[in-house]
Amino acid sequence: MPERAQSAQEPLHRDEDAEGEALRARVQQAQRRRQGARGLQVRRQLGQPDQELRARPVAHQGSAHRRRDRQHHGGARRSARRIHAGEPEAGPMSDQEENHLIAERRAKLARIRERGVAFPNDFRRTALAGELIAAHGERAAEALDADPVRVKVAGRLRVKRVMGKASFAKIEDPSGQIQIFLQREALGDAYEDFKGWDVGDILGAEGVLFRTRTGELSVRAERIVMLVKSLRPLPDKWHGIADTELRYRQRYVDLIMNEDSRRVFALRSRIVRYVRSFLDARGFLEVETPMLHPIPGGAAARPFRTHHNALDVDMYLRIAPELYLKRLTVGGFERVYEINRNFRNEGVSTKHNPEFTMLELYQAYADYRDLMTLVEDLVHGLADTLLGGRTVRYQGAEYDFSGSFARLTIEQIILAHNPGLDPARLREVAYLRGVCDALGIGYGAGDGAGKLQIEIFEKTGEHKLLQPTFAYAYPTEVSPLSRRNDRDPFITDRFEFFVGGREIANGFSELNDAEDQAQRFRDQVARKEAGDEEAMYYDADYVRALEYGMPPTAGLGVGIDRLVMLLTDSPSIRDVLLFPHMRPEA
RNA sequence: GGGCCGUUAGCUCAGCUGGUAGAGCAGUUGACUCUUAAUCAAUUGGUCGUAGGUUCGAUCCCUACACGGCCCA
Repeated sequence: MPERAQSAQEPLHRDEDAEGEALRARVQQAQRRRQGARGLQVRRQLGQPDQELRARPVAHQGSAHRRRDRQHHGGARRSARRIHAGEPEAGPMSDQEENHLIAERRAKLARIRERGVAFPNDFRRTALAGELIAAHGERAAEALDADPVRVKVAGRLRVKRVMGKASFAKIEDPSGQIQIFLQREALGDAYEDFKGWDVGDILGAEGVLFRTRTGELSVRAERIVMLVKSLRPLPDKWHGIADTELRYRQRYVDLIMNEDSRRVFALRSRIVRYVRSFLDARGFLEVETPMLHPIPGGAAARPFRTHHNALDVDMYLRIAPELYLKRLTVGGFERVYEINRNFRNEGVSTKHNPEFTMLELYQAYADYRDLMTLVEDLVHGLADTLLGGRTVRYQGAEYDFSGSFARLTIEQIILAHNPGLDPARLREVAYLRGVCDALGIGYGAGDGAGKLQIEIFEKTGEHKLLQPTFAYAYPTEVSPLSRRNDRDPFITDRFEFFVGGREIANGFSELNDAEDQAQRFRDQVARKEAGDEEAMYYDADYVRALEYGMPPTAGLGVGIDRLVMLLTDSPSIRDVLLFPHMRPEA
C-alpha cells in the first residue's frame, strides 16, 4: 500500500518501517555524537538475590524517613494555608502571576477569549510536516507552482521571524518541522494577530506548498488559526533545557525541546514491541499476575507495604511476579511471560528506580542453557531490527553482539580476576574470608562459601564483564529458587547475562522439588528472623502448587529499563523512564 | 550513608579581595515583504535555593537544611 496515500488520511498512524529506517539513522548519529562521553559502571537489580541490593543499615532508612516526614509536614502546612486563605485550587499559583512573561500571555489569552472560541477543536490537518518534506522536498520550485499542493498543517510554533509585512514561522508536529510563510497581503487582520503570537503556541495553517528564494520547502499561508495559547515560555531556543532536574520533573518540556529524548522513548516502545512479537512467535502466552501480594516473593528485596481497608489486611506491592508465573506452569501454561512493573523499596540512583519494568518468562521442558540461547536470539533480533547491526555503542564503548556470547562459571571469573587464588580452596569459608579481608569486603558471621564467592565476584569480576557474557553456575546459597545442579550441589543451574559490566538478565532452571523448596523457604525465614530484611517469606501456597507437580521448567528475568538504556545509549535509568521517581519539589 | 560539585531574570550563563547584580535569548515598543540562532533601535524583568551566623555592610565568608548532579558504599 502506498504509504503516503495512507498517511495523508491517517497522519498519526505512520508506517513502522519507514519510521524505523529514519530512527535507526538518527540513533546512530546520536551515538556518534556521544562518543567520548563518560562511561559508567552500573550494578543491576534483578530477579534473584543481588548482593548489591543488600538493605542499607536500619539507621539510614530511619533517618531518611524522618527527613521525608518533616518535609511532608511542611508541605501539608503550606497547602493548608493556601486552602484556608480561600484560594480556589484551580487558581493560578502566586509565582505564576508574579512572572510578567506569563502575565503577558494570560492577557493575550483573555483577548482571544473575548473574540470567540479560544480553544477550537475543529481544525483538521491533512499532512504532517515530515511527510511533506519527504514527498515534496526534492521537487523543483516550478513543478510546485505548476501543480499546487494544498495542505493544512498544525503544530507548535517553534520559530517566529517577523519582517514587517511578511513573516516566517516554523511549526513542529510529531514528524518534524515545516516553515510557514505569512504575508500581510494574503492574511489581512489575521497577520496582525500573528505578530502577537508566541513561540510555544499551537496553531494551524492552510495554504500551498512552494519554495523560498533560499530553496526551503514552505507553506504559503492563506489561513492561520490559533488553536492553543501557551501560557508558559519555553526554554531558550538555542541552549534548550540543560537542567537535568527540570528535564525529569517536567518531562513534557523535555519532550517539546529535545528530539533525542523523544527518540529514546519511541525506541523504548519499539523494543518492548519487538520482545512481545519475539515471544508470541515462539508460542508464549502473555499474562498478567497480581501487583498486590499478600506475601512478597520471588526476589530478595524490601517491599512497599500497603493496606486493604475492606479486608483489613496488609498487602505488598510486588517485588517480582515469579511465584505467580510458576504457578501457571503448574496449571499447564507451559510458556508464559509478563512485562510489567516491579516495586522495590530501596535507594534511588542512576541505576535504580523504585518501580521498574521487568520481563519474566517461563518455558517448560527447557533448562537454563536453552534460555541462554534464547537470550542470544532475542538480543540478536533486537540489534538487527532496531539498531541495524550487531555493534552496540554505549557511552563511548563498543560491544560486539555478533555470534554467541561467552559463557563462564562464577568460579572461572573469580580465578581470572584474582590470579593468586588457590582453585582448590574456593569453597572453604575460612580461605574465602581471608580473600575478602584482603579485598576489603565485609561479610556476616553466617555467610557461607557461596555468599562469599558472590561477594568476591561482584567486587572483582562483574564490572569487568564488558562484552556480552553469561556468568553461570551461581552458588546454591544465593539462589533460593534455582534448581540445584545434578552433579555439583554447591551450585545451581543459573546464569546472569552481563554487558558493559551490568546485569541485564537472570535465568535459571527452576527448582520444582516441592520438598527442597520448602526447606529453602525455611532457611530464608531463619535468615529473616536473624535480621535479614531482604530474606524471603515462606509461601505455603507456592509450595502447595509445587506439590501438584511443576514440569521441568526454565525461567528468565530481563530488566527492560536496563536493556533500553543499553540500546539507546542512555547513561541513567531516568533517561529511559518518562516520569522517574523524584523527591517532592522543595 | 559518605565525599565532591551545583542552585543568580522565564531559559542559558557571568559576577574579581565582602561594598545591595550583569549579558545573550525570550518579553514589551518601534522599523523592516525571502528569514534560517533574522537584523536594527529602545526597554521591562531579581526575596541571588531556604534559614541562621560573622560583619558597619553578605550573591560572595561560616553553619544547618532542601533539591539536583557525579563518584563511592
